[in-house]
Amino acid sequence: MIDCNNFYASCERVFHPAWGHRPVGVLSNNDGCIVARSNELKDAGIPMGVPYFQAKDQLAKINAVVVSSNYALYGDLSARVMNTLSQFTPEMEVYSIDEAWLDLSGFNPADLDGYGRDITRTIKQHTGIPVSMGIAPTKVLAKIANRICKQRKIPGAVFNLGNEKALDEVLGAIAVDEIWGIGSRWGKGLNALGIDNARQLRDCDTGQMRKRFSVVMERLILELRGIPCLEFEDIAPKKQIIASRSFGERVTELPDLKEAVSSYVTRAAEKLRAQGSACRLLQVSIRTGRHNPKEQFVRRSRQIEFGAPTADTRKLIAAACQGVEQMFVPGVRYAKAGVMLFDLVPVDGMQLGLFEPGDSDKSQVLMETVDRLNRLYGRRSLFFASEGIQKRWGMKRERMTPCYTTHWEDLPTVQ
DNA sequence: TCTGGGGTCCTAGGACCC
DNA sequence: TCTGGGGTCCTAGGACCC
Repeated sequence: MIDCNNFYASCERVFHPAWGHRPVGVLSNNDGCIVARSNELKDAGIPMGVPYFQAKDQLAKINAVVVSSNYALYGDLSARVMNTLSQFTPEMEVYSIDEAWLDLSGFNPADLDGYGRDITRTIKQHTGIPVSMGIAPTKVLAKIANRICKQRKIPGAVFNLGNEKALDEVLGAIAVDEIWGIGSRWGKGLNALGIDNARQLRDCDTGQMRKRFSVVMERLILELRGIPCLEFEDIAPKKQIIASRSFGERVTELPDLKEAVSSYVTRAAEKLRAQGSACRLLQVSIRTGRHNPKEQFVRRSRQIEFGAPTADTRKLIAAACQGVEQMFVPGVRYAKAGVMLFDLVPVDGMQLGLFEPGDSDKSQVLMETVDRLNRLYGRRSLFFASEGIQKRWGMKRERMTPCYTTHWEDLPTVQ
């Protein structure tokens, strides 16, 4: 398992050497929460996920750099990291924007550490992003190895748990809720049973734990014992596609709400077509803010079924807007809307209904053309009128850095 | 005043079938 | 008083991940 250290913060740092060792924090959409922290920011005690307005004073005090998230930049650097990585092994599973699994089973165990150090060094050299690598016989153990690599700041950034002689001690130092697959709920449940660290969990009776929790827990315990239960996975098409956003400011007018939802539908439909699918079911939802106790929490959703699967943005927008009209209540301050596409089927070999026509050839050609032009000339070069132009509800990103690697006009200049 | 977004898998229970 | 057994499919909700 290889992952990028403090990925978003590291991406920003690549293009700002002048920041030196100042702490770096990256904000979520709408500049809401801290979602990525450099080591300096972690050391300063700023917790993950803390609302920005709550941490603002402390951040200023430690002279931290705080930026809005710049997904164009992170997505592009991620692709470069993964591309470099893929040159080292044919068997690779991209697990998230900043993580990948490598299958090194064909390699000579004695060479693994050195090969690992080659990999981490090359990634750093090619992309400027620091990475860490954990090697072990199973995914769960490799995650633990990766964590130890970071905790101990191992030179070369590779830690191989397969070579570890004092395995019991190492696992004994890992708290259960640090294990990949154990969240806070299960962590508390395990603590209540007197199980506090990875070694204790490994030595539990699998049958009992399965009964108490689920088969997921049983597999996790077996993985801790070095018995692989989690496969290497192929890139499968998504089973559901979501596009949702909080608004930059509260929305109270129906036209604005429909505009926002149309934009989200457009984005979801792009993803849908990109994986060669069509959908049979769309769900649209709207809600108010969750954190104001004086304001009533309102949340509504509507599902719209299509007689035949569709990937036509126009049909999807029409359906979603109809749903919004049915749900809209005047006087409510909406904070967020979202669109989900379910019941996805591959477009090739699609079963069409007897009476409902599917997407026409014309429709498919039109959508392909829209997608191609937007790929070529940048997102939203061509868009649907119902998405609106002003976007009063648009995302707040007050501290965004330039898209150094994806927009020509943002290309850095060297003097 | 201001609190992110996008996913997966598993289980239990109900509906329905023979 | 007593009211079968076994299977599938679907959905809602809970747990987890980054």
